[in-house]
Amino acid sequence: MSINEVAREAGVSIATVSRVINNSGAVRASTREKVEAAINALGYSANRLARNLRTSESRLILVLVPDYSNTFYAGIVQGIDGEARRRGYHMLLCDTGADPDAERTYIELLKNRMVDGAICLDPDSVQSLLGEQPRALPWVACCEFDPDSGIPWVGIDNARAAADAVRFLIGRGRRRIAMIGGDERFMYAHERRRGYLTALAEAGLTPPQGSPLDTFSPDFDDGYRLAARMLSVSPRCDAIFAVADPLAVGAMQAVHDAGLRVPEDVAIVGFDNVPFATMVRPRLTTVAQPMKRLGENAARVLIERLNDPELPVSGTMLEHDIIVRESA
Amino acid sequence: MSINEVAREAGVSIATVSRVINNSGAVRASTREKVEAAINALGYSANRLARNLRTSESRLILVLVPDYSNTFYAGIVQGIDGEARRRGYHMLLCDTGADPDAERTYIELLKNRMVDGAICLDPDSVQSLLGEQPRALPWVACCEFDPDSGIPWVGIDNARAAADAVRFLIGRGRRRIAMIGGDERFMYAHERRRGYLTALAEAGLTPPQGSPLDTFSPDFDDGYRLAARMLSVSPRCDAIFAVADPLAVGAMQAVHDAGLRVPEDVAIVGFDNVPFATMVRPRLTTVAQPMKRLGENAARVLIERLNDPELPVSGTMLEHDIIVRESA
DNA sequence: TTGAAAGCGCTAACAG
DNA sequence: CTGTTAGCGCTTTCAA
Repeated sequence: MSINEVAREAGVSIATVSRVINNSGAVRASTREKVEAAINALGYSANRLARNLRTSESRLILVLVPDYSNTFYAGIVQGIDGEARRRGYHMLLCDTGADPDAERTYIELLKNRMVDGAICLDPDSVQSLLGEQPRALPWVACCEFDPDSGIPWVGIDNARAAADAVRFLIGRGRRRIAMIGGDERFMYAHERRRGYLTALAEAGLTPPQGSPLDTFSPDFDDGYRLAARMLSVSPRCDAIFAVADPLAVGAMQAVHDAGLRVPEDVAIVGFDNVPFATMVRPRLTTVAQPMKRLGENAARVLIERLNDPELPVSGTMLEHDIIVRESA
Repeated sequence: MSINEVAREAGVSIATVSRVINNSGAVRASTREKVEAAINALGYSANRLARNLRTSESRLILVLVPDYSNTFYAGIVQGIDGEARRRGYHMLLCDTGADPDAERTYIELLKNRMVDGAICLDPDSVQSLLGEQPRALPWVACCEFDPDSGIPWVGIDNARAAADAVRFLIGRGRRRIAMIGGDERFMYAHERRRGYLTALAEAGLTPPQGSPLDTFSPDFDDGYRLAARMLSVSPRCDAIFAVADPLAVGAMQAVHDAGLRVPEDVAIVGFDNVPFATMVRPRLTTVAQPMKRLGENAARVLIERLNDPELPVSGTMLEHDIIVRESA
């Protein structure tokens, strides 16, 4: 079932069929109708494998996620998927955490021409991609990025977002504000830590002893563990800023188990506004990133570069939002 | 940068290079070394677009998910991704909920040969795919399936799982057991409802008035709303079985807000064992599906069919598990 | 064990 | 406006 059959059925050449399906070149209306009739009669659909080889593009973009089960990425991936599809692309998704030698695989996918470009949400992969021939591979960094790397990126101003969260707590009268999660390996954590310290300094405050506290992994258990440790130092902190919502929820539980109240005794602010932020009591106050728009912009930037590789490298900074609920 | 350059560099024909990279045919060891040296020197990686056309396969599988932000699917998708990759395939992910005319798109992708086959996790898409030429398209249904459709499937015995959950509640002395969520359009909900009624009947019990209660969407808000309604009928139910964890968490909150305790006054059992089941207090007792293995099996079944289309259509039933925590 | 050559199905340059 | 034709880069006969 190929373009040949359609051409024969319609009594035209394959070039004309190609013009019709691509809506390119000039085709007489009556001829177009004949071809369309043949296409419908045969249920023809152009072989993408052949078209891909001929046009030398796959119209596929690779999306590298460190861990699917982290709900944080869901909104971004949805944004990428939607925008990509609107522009005639599809999304090949790779969980880099699940695959030990993922790095080799996905760089291969790019060199292979199996995908046209990549969007990287994974801090580790960002690092290793930066190690490759920087601008040779068409990719963009999303959320985790280095403005000076020469790689296009989209993200938020993590330092300012963290500072805003801390200023919010200060505005509520908090003075001993602890921070959980500041893993220096990741730009986002490093920046948030910087913002935290800036906002404190600005108000003439200092971090409680031990703060910021580094996480092993930014999940509920670590949030619980580290908050419990934080609560045991005196004078006790009166607020906790966590760099990820699961950490914040764990911290909330630790405060509760210590016989204290959120937010009366300890206010808590999270980061990311994941779905379950509204399913806990008190509801979590948190910093929201415009996930869907982050994804959409990443896809847009990548696809524009694909269409015009000479485009200057750009960074896109999107606005964050403090979602005030009940925990602070 | 093509096979031609490698051939020239190595001083052999392109056929020989092809044999080396595919490890096919007989090649003298010394020749192989020459070719491999050339490949390394040039950093060559075979163009997949060309190979795909020639071999007439993309080694891509399409995964249809109704809503990527539903954490329920994350584990399954991870399973698919891992198994596919081990077998030399990659995963093209489509959020069918995000795209209004997704159905046309993904059937096109199959006809196109852009993907070799599909795994469908989306109840709606399962329905519409069943409407197409049944066995013409290589796809398998995962979680939501019809054993009599002639389409390969993998899933759990939803009726038995629900019955087990209800039997568990009965074993704990509960007698007025309500159920939330029984949307008849979806096989999984229909089956769980059936299991619920079976287990009750078996014990000589009847559903509380109004139960099962249908959801609008299986989320926290609906769980809250419906549980609140359920709690207002008397005699009051002493247990709630929810067909999805977010519903169960919402129900837990409703019980709490009604001034009652979980599990003392009302026991609650959810379904799916999503990550936040352990982040709420009391921790959620729930029915777990072997998500990762469901995904792995779906990928395995699909790829085996791709390699041998004559394979008999099979169904794979995996075991569920009751995870006993604190809510029941 | 190797090479020459056909051809996968399409697009695009060119000619008419 | 339409058709002929040359490849895209690979795999795979077939012949040597």
